[in-house]
Amino acid sequence: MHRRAELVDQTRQRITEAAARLHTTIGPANTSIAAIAEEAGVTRVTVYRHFADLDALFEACTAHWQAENPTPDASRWPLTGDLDLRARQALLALYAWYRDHAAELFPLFRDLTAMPRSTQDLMRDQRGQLGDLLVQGHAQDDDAGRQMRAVARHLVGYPTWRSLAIEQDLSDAEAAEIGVRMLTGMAASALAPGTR
Amino acid sequence: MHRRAELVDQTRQRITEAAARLHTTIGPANTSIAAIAEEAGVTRVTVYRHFADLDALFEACTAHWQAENPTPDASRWPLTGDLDLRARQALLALYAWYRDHAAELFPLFRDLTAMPRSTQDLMRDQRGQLGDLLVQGHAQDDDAGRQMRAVARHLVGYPTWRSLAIEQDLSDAEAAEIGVRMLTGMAASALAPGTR
DNA sequence: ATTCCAGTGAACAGGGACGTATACTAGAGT
DNA sequence: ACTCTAGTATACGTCCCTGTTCACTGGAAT
Repeated sequence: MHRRAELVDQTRQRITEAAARLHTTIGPANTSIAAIAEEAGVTRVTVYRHFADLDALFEACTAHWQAENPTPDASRWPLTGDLDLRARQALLALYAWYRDHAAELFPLFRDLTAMPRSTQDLMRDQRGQLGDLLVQGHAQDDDAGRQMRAVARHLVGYPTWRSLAIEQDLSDAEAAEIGVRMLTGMAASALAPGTR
Repeated sequence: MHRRAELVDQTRQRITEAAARLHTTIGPANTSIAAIAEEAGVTRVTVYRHFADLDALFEACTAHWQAENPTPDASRWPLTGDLDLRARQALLALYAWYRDHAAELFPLFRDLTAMPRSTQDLMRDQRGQLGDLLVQGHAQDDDAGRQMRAVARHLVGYPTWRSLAIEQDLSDAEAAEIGVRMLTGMAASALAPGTR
């Protein structure tokens, strides 16, 4: 019962890879099951055999792609020390990754609302955690801290990078530096009192 | 030849209004010609009669909606005086407008890539001009000025407002104040030399 | 050698959208 | 009264997608 299961897994793998390839090129919204089957060199029926619903396919697909394209390791960020050092290092690494994967990420984010809620939530939560980690220890549990976390979560998002680096044609270093500036500026002094 | 042309115009109007209604609810990507016809109380054939291609429909539709929902008048911004006063006033007005039209703007921006290039370019240019106006007189023709304009264009975009105000749950005042802070911070001192 | 089953190939019925064509109607224009 | 035409109603042919069924095949498992 070895080789048999192996072959089945290979087929499943081919399908998830085909789906990932289409999702990152033409985008999830335009990816039909027929197209996935063709891309995988498989019949539509086979796709249905392996994945009960589209959600299952998305799940496998997301897991596969994330495993193949790991984001910069946040655990290596300098958690101690000045905020600006940490933010600079973190944003530079993150923005470099965004640039490396810009072509693939674009269709994914464009068609975000075409994905299952679970996938959307997953991505949102991952960003949130990244942002929180970015200012951990520097953002208190008051209004100023809440605002700082909000800015951090804004900065670590792909859309923010895209807006600054692609649409406004800034370099990654410039975009990162602007982010650092924002965060350190907020740490230096709270927003005008009453601003809420 | 009066009443006749008037009636024809009314029909055309009903169609563009129906299209605008659908574009701002279910979004352009999901708006079929059949749906527009039904919404307008008209036959599909009639829609084809009035609009040769989808581009023509989008054009009429965009013009109509923009006329009905004018953005805050940029000509009333204080062009003289401190940057922070101008930025605060401008961003507050803009962000209030975004909040008022959040529900309608969401589908439009989500399906941006489903629109004709011309419409996309129009919206991009409008934002660009708004951003440039925001820092006019404060951004020189050097690297620092270029970066400042980039930040300004970033700040005046709907996606930026949405990220800060909706996704990160900041108030409009907070989001605007953060923008002001960013701009004045950049005016105070250039980014680290060599950051480009 | 025989059994098992993942995958094939083909077909089904259903649905939505597209663009086009036809004959007809009702009301404006003269 | 007669003409003109915007809009209706209806249908056609085409395309793509969906989910499901069925008989069949070839290679793995025993």
